[in-house]
Amino acid sequence: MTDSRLDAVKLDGAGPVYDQIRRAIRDLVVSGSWPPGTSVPPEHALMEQLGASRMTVHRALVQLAREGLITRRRRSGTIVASPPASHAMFDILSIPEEVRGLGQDYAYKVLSRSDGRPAPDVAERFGIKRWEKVAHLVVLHRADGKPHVLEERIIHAAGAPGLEDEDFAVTPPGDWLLEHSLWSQAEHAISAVGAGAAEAALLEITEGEPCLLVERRTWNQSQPVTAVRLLHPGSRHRFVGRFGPYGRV
Amino acid sequence: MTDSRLDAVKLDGAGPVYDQIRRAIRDLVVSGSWPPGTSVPPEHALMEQLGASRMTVHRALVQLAREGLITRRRRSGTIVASPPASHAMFDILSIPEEVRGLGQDYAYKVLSRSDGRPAPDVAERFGIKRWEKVAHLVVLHRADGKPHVLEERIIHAAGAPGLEDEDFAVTPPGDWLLEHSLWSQAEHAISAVGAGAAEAALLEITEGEPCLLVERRTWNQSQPVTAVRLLHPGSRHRFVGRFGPYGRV
DNA sequence: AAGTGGTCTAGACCACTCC
DNA sequence: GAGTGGTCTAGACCACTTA
Repeated sequence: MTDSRLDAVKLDGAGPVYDQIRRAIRDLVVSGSWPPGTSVPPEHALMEQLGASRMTVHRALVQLAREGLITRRRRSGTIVASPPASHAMFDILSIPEEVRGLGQDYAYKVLSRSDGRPAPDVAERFGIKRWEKVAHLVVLHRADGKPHVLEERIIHAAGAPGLEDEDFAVTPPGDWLLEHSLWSQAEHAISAVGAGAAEAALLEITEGEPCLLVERRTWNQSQPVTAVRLLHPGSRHRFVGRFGPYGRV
Repeated sequence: MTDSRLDAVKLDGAGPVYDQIRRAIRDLVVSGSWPPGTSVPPEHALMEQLGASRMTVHRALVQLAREGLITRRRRSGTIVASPPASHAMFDILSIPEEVRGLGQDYAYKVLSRSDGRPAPDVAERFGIKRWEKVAHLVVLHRADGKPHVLEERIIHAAGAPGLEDEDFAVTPPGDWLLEHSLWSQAEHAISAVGAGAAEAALLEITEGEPCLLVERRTWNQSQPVTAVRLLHPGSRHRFVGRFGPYGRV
């Protein structure tokens, strides 16, 4: 029903009108009320509903489009966009896609999983409380049969509905989360570490070999969703990016 | 003279007017014709000069401001901005500022410098031609007296006027370049490596200790400016960034 | 007090594309 | 053909800041 969507757009009277419109629609998108694919009311409808001129409505929508939240096409109108799958340099990256992008066979194995309260060392490593309900997973990703990345992950039960019923038999946890959870913030850290004995054995490298450690935590509206540590043997990984002084090129 | 600046803004007739205006001014900024601090003609002057409405001129200027090329203030007008000193996660970073930002004493020493054609191994490492005129430098940066980062850099003579006369006695080469050259593009790569014997000795770590290797190359309008390899002992460095699915938070 | 940018309107014409 | 967004105008009033 178009009316219900129109009625959902509420201005709060704070700041410029175009920004009120932008924030109102943004909130509907990031909260999940308007999932990807939802059609956004056309400019003239918003204009009448909100009592603003078309230029003002247009300005809000253009900005949302520039931010990537919506997609606009003449005649067919405006729809809520799918969140970008990959992101900048430290992206929410699909390892299967990365490997296949290199033209290699992809395979993975869940080496361990435990649900419930985290063990003390796990809670410590991920900086979470011992009483939080999480799943703790260790996954080895392979490219052309060779160990590629070692993934250790916790998933917060509260942030990932359906977690209990998923066994990650056909989709690795990272990709499953991309489809089954929302996130609004992510933090990444990258550092160099030597592989520990157990890690080296799994990755089939020698202990102490330099690896890139990418740590990522994501939240949805301050609800933690997941935290992951990805260990990449250094000789096999580089992260590359291109910039200009005023932005990405 | 305001007139000369106004006259410098030339539209090319390609695409929307607001974008022609945006590109015209952008080109004046990134080419260096309008250095940082230059005042940009006010909207009404551009409007008359270009025969566009104020909204159209405004749209171009707003976009340039959002891109960070200009700074706008009511009453005082619009001026060309200084290029951002630091950049995203893989920034054109001032090591002195980074160290001092951590509350530590900063010091550096130029361990070696040679000007002219690069040695074969240097040309190989940086992917440059043997006949290019460059300066090759090795610099050790210290924080509170302890080795912090090992920097190996080449600077292209053609891209850095004044290079011959600079001895880097008071300013390390990275910071000197920030003030004495323009750049329009940069490429970064990050990987994990083990410290070599010579590097380990200089950094006072053990050979093979994992280090983050940040490699950066910059160009100004396809003229190479500099290329640098920064070796950070892994235990002391992390790069951290925060994102939302639709952009930096 | 005056110059500057920030916002907004009411309307117009055009370009694209689906029906 | 008609619905949608893309662009543009001519004007207005306001907010901020400096002189």
